[in-house]
Amino acid sequence: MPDNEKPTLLIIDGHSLAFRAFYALPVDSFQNRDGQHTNAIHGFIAMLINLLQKEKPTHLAVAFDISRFSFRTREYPEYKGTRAVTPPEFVGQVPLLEEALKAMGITTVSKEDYEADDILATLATQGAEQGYRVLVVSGDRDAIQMVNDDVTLLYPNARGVSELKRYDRDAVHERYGIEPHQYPDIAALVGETSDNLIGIDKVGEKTAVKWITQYGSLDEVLAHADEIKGVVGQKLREQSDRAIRNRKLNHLLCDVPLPIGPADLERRPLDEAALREVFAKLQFRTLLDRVLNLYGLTGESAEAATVPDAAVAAIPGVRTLVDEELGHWLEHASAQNSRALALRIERGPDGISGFGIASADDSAYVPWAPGRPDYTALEAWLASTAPKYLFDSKSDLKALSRAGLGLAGIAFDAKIAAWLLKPGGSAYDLTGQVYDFLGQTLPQADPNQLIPDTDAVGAATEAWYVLQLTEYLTGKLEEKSRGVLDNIELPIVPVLATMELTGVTVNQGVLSRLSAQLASTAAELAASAFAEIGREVNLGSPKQLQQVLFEELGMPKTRANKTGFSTDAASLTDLQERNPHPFLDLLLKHRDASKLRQIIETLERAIADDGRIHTSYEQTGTSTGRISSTDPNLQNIPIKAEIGREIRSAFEYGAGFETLLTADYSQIEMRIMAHLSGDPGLIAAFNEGEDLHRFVGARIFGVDPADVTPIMRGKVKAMSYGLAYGLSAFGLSKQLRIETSEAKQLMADYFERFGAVRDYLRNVVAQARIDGYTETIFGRRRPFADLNSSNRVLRDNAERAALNAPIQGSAADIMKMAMLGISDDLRSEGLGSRMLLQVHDELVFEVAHGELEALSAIVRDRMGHAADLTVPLDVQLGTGANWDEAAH
DNA sequence: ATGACTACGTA
DNA sequence: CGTACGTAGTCATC
Repeated sequence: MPDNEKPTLLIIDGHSLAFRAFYALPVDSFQNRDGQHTNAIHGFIAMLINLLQKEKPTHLAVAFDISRFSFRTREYPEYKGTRAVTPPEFVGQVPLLEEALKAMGITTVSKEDYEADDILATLATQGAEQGYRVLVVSGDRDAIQMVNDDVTLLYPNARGVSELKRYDRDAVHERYGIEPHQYPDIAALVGETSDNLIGIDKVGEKTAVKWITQYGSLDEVLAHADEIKGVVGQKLREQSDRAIRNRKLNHLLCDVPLPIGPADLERRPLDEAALREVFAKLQFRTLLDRVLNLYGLTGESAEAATVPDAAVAAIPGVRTLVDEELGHWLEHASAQNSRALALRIERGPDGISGFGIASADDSAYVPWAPGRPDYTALEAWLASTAPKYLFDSKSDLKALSRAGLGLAGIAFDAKIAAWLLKPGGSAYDLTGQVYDFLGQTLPQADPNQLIPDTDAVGAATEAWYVLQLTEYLTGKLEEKSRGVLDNIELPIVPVLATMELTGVTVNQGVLSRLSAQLASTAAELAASAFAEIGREVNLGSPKQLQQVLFEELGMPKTRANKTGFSTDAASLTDLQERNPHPFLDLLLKHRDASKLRQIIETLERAIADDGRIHTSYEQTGTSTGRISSTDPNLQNIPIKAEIGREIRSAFEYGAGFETLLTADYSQIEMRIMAHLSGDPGLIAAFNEGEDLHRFVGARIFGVDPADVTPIMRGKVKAMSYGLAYGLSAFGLSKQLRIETSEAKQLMADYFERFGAVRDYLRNVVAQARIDGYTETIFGRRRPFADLNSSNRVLRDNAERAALNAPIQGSAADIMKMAMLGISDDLRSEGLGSRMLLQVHDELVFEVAHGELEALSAIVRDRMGHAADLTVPLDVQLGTGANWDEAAH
């Protein structure tokens, strides 16, 4: 029989779930007039209602322990001996819960001398044999052993409050790497602290899984115990009795003699009178209504319970529409208001499952499944330029694109707008924004929610909230920020979405070779390092390194940090000079090798089935206006060291393309400084076309450009870049390893020749202090609260950030404008070449056959003219078969 | 599991 | 006592 036609048996470990609920809800908020605490009951029943709605079981039971004593405690008196005494507030809740369940017509089961899990295991076994789909809800990890093709475990997560994780066979395999029936073998080896079962010393989950995978079972592991080498092997042989005992205790009985079987657990109607009585005693009004509603009875206070106040009452009702009606509705709704509609996409496990669309006074839900042929009105509306308000439009755009649907007319994005308003604030989701800006609590849409207060709102209501947010934020955004939204951020959304969907081809072979090479290098370095100090330590643990360096080897102390003394590269290099030791060098080299290996392995894991890496760009992740890259971060791929360039050589052009093209701005931040400060010297430097640092060096040191030595040039370069970051003379001296006095002199000389730069930097901070924010060339604002702080550290930090924000931010704006121009041109000229990556001041393209010249012209033009500055924007192009070769 | 902390890669 | 990021490891925490 197909699974979806099978009857569903839902069985719950009552005690363990009640206990989870007890810790999930505040004790003080749930108390009835007798002073009896009720939080565990409330949480349990809320969760139960959710499960009944979601899983629609045909058969149902809740099992309880009778006491904390069972055949296991007789066998092993210490079993569960570490459990603390039951909290007094929990006492009395279980009997009341049983009473409530009884009134709901739900069978409860318990059996002297057995634990609830044994009852569950027995019922699960019988259920599976008799053709049920079985769902077990338990907070005890031992329940994993029940899982098989017919039995699924729903397990509360570690915090025990928000979610039930679904463990079917695949999920168990994914989490533990074993079959469910092997779980007790693992647990027996590792031990279970909460049951006071001690495992084999030195054996953790990884080791246990390795052994069980290798030998198949605990018995086989023990039979081959003498083959296992090392300390762990010895521990295993010495302590095998522990594992044997644990295994005996964690085995769940599947043949507990019970008075009832699965067939007796068919859902029964509830006893309304009894239910009202029990819930009245518990003072559960909202829950009563929800239970009654669930059983198709109407609670008298249903209205009052779901509509807490007037503001929320304004939420329009939701109508569910299919295509034909939807067409009319869309026409009506948008004409009525002659305004945009808000759109919210509902995602299921397999992509889009529905759409919520809202106007100010109406909202609609459109169920959707892939491949619906007759949703023409919806599809046409989505793809049309009819204005739409969204929240996180890039994510919606990608989801739609994967479903083969287009989306145009992005008129507002509340997530981006909120970020423009508060670019430093933490990234909000819809619920967070509704709470923060509208002051309303949006029930979480999480279907696994263990203890919801009310039903989650659907996509249609979410869309309505998006509309409210849009109106609110529109009022808050002043003209300039609105300009940034309309002219930069909204247009760039589809550009970024396309880049993410396109991805970049990565040659896995190159990476595997590199990581293998680095792994063996790292292992050799580690071995040599251990030989130097005569023992093995974890080289990745700063704590252990401190022990070795400062206590065992007695080295001089380095810079202090919160946990002791620093072991970072700068400190170690410094230490090597003062107190040479071969260990230091080996350690540094080992760090290098393992860091690179880590980067490479992260990249390898990120290669998708199409052989490409699809990063995600975070459009609202920075306070300056830059975009960031995650999963994986492709904006911090090594380049400085030789091996880093080898990593870049793994990034290639894809099949059907001709080559890679990279384009980067040279010294864009310095050019922006020249523009913003209007410093004639700096402007002249860029207009001369001379090497910037050489030019500046010549001025500062009073020599001919030709006579600027590499050392001079290096100093000038460090200072120029440092200026935009608020570098101090002290910082400069440290970086260049020169005297503070020399650094001071260097800065004084610099500012004497380029005085307008200093004036500008001072002025930025002064103006920001007055305005409360800084602004980029394109009007992007960043607020600063700490510029007038009495706390010196805070104030200084804010000053440096404020000084940098217009520079870094303007560069970000310029790059975004360039990307928009390039994207437009690629489309209007019908080119097949694609933009792949953005690394702040660099773009990487995949060039289609025969398009190199055309693309180069577009890129050069659009990047070079993205902003009108008093100095030229210099763009460097390069081509090659891979990212390394294409760099110049 | 989660968060703090350290360390380190990029522009 | 230099800005802006993201990731990964260790360790302590519940």
